[in-house]
Amino acid sequence: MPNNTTLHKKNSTKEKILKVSTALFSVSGYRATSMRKIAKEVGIRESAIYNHYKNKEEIFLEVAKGIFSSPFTKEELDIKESALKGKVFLQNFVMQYKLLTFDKNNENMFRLLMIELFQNKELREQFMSEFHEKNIKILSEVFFIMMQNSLIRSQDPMMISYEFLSTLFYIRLQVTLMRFDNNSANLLSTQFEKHVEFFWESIRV
Amino acid sequence: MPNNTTLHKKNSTKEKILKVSTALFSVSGYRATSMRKIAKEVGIRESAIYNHYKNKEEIFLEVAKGIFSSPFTKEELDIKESALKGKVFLQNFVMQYKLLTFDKNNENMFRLLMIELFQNKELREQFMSEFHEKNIKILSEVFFIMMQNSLIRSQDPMMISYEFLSTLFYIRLQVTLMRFDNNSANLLSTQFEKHVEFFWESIRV
DNA sequence: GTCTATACATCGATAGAC
DNA sequence: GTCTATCGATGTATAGAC
Repeated sequence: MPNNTTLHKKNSTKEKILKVSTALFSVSGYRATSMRKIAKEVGIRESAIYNHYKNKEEIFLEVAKGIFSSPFTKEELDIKESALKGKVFLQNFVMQYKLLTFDKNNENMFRLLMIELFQNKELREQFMSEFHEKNIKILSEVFFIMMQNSLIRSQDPMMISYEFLSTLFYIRLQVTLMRFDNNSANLLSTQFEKHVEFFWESIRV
Repeated sequence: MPNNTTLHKKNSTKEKILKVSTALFSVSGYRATSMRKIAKEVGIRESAIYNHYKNKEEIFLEVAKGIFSSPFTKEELDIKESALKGKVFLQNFVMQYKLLTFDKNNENMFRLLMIELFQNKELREQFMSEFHEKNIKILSEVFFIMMQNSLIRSQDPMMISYEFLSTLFYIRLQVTLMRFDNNSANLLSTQFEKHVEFFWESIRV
């Protein structure tokens, strides 16, 4: 969904290549996804792909961009105001995280991230900065404000941000694993709410 | 280190293949590791490999075995006795986990696990049962006993086991990522201890 | 048990006609 | 922009001599 103009639903070949590649990469990873498979799925010959992308790596990097451009931190609202909500903020944050976890598009991206994390240095760096540090930074600020307003006990904001985020990540990984094999993730999905409850009880004054 | 007999330090070709393969697989994953590379590293021709292993898949499965056979839960001591130690048990558990995280051998295995987790169904199932559920089970038993002895507050043992374990996993992932790119993981390594402190304060009576 | 030689599939990528 | 044709590299695996 390009946000520049309104039209632009033109199913250009380039867009189709990107869409198909995203699906293939996220299921099989970089190496197992061949230009031939992409071409076949798109409905053109391999050589035609090179009219749109320089090479396979360029397609992958374009796909990889989408991993972190997703609305991970679209909640850039007013942090100060949000923080004053206390527990409600955490509940909202987790709900957002949960929605991403169960969103088909984001699920594919997360899977791709996991597959390529140890095979692509650029992706690792992006993971650290865009995924981890960005979230830790926002949470730290929020927790700091909560402490100032005596909503929670005084502790190292970064440390408790880490505690809060790490469990979310682990639940997400497990859910994605389960759903990949078409197993039900119902039981797991309640872990999100349980986590908020437990965590809030751990930090509140 | 085979534990059956004492000798057996014979650097047989088969063992060398396994060793080399483990290193290559854990860095590049299954597909990117070719029989040619393995052969070259071992110092023989590709065809000679087939005297020891049926095919590439067989080598990989042999390597994969090592992922979960490592001393992940070697602490099968007396659970009841351990649980009564309260916080000290958790500290020991985390220390074990930390040692594994920084052990070169286990680091490779963990990396391999992450790379292949979404590309090998068998590995996913093993991860769930051997890595996740096994740890959750042990921790749940321990926490249950702690509750019975009024060392910690009454809560769902599985839930708090999940909370405890998930952060350990996340720290481990981060440490492994950092060390893969030769970055220092010193700052991160203290997260293990911080986690125990925070967690214990959250559950103790 | 290791070698040479080879088979054969698939890979990413390019040249040039249309 | 897409096609056919083709390249060279790389992939797994086998046959048979030593």
